[in-house]
Amino acid sequence: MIRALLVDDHQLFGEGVRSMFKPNDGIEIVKITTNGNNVPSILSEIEVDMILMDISMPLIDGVGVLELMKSKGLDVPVLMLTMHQDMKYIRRTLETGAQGYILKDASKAELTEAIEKVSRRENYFHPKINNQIFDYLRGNKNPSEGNLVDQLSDREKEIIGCIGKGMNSKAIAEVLFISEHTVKTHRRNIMHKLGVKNTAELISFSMEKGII
Amino acid sequence: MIRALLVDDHQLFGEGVRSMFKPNDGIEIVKITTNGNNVPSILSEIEVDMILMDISMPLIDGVGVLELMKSKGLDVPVLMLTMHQDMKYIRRTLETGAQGYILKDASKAELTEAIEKVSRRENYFHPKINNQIFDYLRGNKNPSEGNLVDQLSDREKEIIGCIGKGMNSKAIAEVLFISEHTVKTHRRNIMHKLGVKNTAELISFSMEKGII
DNA sequence: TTCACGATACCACTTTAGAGGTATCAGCCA
DNA sequence: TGGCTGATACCTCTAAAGTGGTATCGTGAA
Repeated sequence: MIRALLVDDHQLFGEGVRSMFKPNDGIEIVKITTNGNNVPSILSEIEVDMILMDISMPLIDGVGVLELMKSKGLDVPVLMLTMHQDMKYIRRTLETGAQGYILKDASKAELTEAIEKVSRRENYFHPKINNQIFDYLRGNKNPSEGNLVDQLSDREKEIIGCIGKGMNSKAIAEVLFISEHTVKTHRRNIMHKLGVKNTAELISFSMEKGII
Repeated sequence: MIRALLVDDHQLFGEGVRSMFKPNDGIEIVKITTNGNNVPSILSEIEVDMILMDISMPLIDGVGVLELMKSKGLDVPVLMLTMHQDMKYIRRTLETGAQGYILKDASKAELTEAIEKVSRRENYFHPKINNQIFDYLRGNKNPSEGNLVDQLSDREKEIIGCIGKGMNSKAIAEVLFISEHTVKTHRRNIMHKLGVKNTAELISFSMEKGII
C-alpha cells in the first residue's frame, strides 16, 4: 500500500481523489491539506511514501512547498499535479526537483501509474507533456532562462499586481508610499527581467505565469 | 437518488467527484463528459436531474454549453463549478441562467447541499461569493453592463490580441494593413466599451474574460 | 430606404511610459 | 569585511499612449 499526502487547495478535488482510491488499488491518500505550509509538520507526524501536490495554490504554491521541503531537508518524492499544460510551469517544477508531472485531466489509470512510479522514485511525465519535456532537455541548457519568475522580488510582483489593476506609476507610488521615480525604476527592472517590451506584454506574460 | 451529469475537462476531478458520492449520499454521477458539446446528445439518451458544469473548458466553456442547451430548448438545472471567485464569471453565469454557483475549493458537504438545492430548482450560491451576489443584485440592474465582451467586434478582439502580444499601435497597423490612426481609434473604442483606463487594465480584463 | 454601426482615416494636444543614466542604503552571504 | 542585491530616488529625453474632435464608406437591420 502506497501512502500518499495530497496538497491541494481545492477541497472537492482532494476529497474526490481520496475516495477514488479503493483498498485494492494499492494507494491510500492518508492525509489532505489545503495549505502547503503545513507539509513539513505533517511529514514529521505521519509517514508517507510520496506527495501529490497541486502547483497553483493561494498561500504558497507547489514550487514554494518543494523549496520549503528542500530547505528543511525533507526528502519525499513529489508528483506535481496541475491544470497548466504549460512549459513555463514544468520548467519551474523540474528545476526544483519534482519527481513527476501529471495534468488534472489525466485518467485514474494514469494517476495510479504516476503515483506508483513516483513512490519508487522513478520519474513520471504525463504523455501530453512528454514532447515538451524533450524539447526542454534538448534546447535551453541555460538555467537562467528557465525561471524568469523566480528572479522577481516580492516588491516587483506587488508592482506587477498594481499595474494589472490599471494603476499608473503615480497611483502605485501613492498606495505603496514610495516615489513615482521608484515605481518607474521597478517597472523598468521588471520588464528587463522578464524580457518584455511594454506594459501590455508584461501583463499578458504575468497572467500566463500566474504572477497575477 | 439525484442523478447528475458532470461536465468537466479534468478527468481526475471528474472521476474523483464521482467516486466521492456513496449510494447513501443520495447523489449519483451517472455520466461524465469532458466535452460540453456532447451535452445535448447525452441529455437525449439518459435522464438526469441536474448538471454539474465546469466553467472554464477548452472546447466550449460552461456558459457556451448553457447557451447551447437553451438554443435546443433543454431545461435541466445547472450548477456551475469553478475555481474563479470572480464576479465577472459569476455575472456571465447568472445571465445565461445557471441555477447555482460553487467553487472548487468547497467541501463535500457544501457540494452535496448545492446539488440537492439545484436539483430542486432552488438557487445555490457558495457562501464565499454570496456577498458578491448581493452587491451585484443591488447595484447594476442594467443588463447592458453585463456582457461587455459581446459588444466587441471581431476586429476589436483582433486588436486586443495584438496588444496582448506586446505590439504597439504602429506594429498592429502594419500586420493588419491599416493606418496607425485606425488602430488608435480602435484602441480608444475598445477601452471605452470595456470601461478600462489603460492598456494594462485592458489586458488583464481581457485575459480574465477569456478574450485573449 | 433611411439609420445605425463597424471599420476606416486624420488632426491636435496632453499625459504617461520607456530608456539612458547615476546613486544611496540596508541586508545577506561567503 | 567586501561584494552582491533589492529597494529606494533623481534627471533627461524620446516614444507611445491616451483624449478631444471630425469624417467617409459599406453593410445589414428596421
